Amino acid sequence: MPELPEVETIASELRRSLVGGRVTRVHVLWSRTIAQPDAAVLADLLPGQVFTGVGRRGKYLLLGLDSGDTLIVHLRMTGRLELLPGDSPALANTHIRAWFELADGRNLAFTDQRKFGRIWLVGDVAQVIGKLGPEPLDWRFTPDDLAERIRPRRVAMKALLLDQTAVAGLGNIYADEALFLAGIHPLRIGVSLTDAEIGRLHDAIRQVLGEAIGERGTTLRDYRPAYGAEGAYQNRLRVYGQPDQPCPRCGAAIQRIRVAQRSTHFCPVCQPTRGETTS
DNA sequence: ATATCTGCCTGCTCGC
DNA sequence: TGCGAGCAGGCAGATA
Repeated sequence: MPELPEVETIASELRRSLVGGRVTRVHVLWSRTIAQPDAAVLADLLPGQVFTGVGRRGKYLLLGLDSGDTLIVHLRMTGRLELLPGDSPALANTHIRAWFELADGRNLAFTDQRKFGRIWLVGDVAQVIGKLGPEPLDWRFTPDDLAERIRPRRVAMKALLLDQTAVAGLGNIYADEALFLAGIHPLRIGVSLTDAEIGRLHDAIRQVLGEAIGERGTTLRDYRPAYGAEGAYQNRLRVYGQPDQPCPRCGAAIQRIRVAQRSTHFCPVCQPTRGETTS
């Protein structure tokens, strides 16, 4: 499940290898993968364009083109974006949804088992990513920014961290990890957080995402980086996917509940339902 | 307006 | 062994 650290890993890999590549031909096998414009229009517009840069905003990959347009890719659950040689057997993968031939013979391939992923070709990226909340690893992201997005909301903290307009880039795994590190119960609502708790949460979000990028992300089930070894952060998860295991901090059994239709993992001792811990 | 629910999708695991 | 139910979950769009 690609979240911010996984998308960042893919972006840095593609930045080294894709920039300078020129598209010569477009293949779309599942037209709904192309969110905008119509798949046939994209197939007409993209050939001839050169990739000039690779960026990331939240969980979106931003592939800049020399026309000034941007190819935006969201991997959602099972999407993969990778460069393949022209004779790669992976181009015959049944789950390949679109691929772009490059002038040097390589192919930029989008594979997506569950067809949730989407690709846009736009002149103005704000059309797609304009409503995203602050970028949590940006140095300009402050506890005050977080407070501004959380304080007005009477929603469970877990749901707030999954809301991409509150903070960009967190998914189910890192939301649970950040709340654990901050010592905040996932069912606490936004308005109830103290300044100290928001400060801890701000730091926890940045710590978890930074650690995970250092490990090239978390490989569970579907996600793996485009090249080389898989991510390794799955070995360092403190609560996500660890129900009934001892809490790494206090030893109590990790609990698993459902919040906002998502499986949610937390320590009932380190993340009390209300108020601060005294320890 | 905000909060919550449903649909999109496929493949794996579980219980009978 | 076979098979249906449940689950995984990001996000758009609908509903309350």
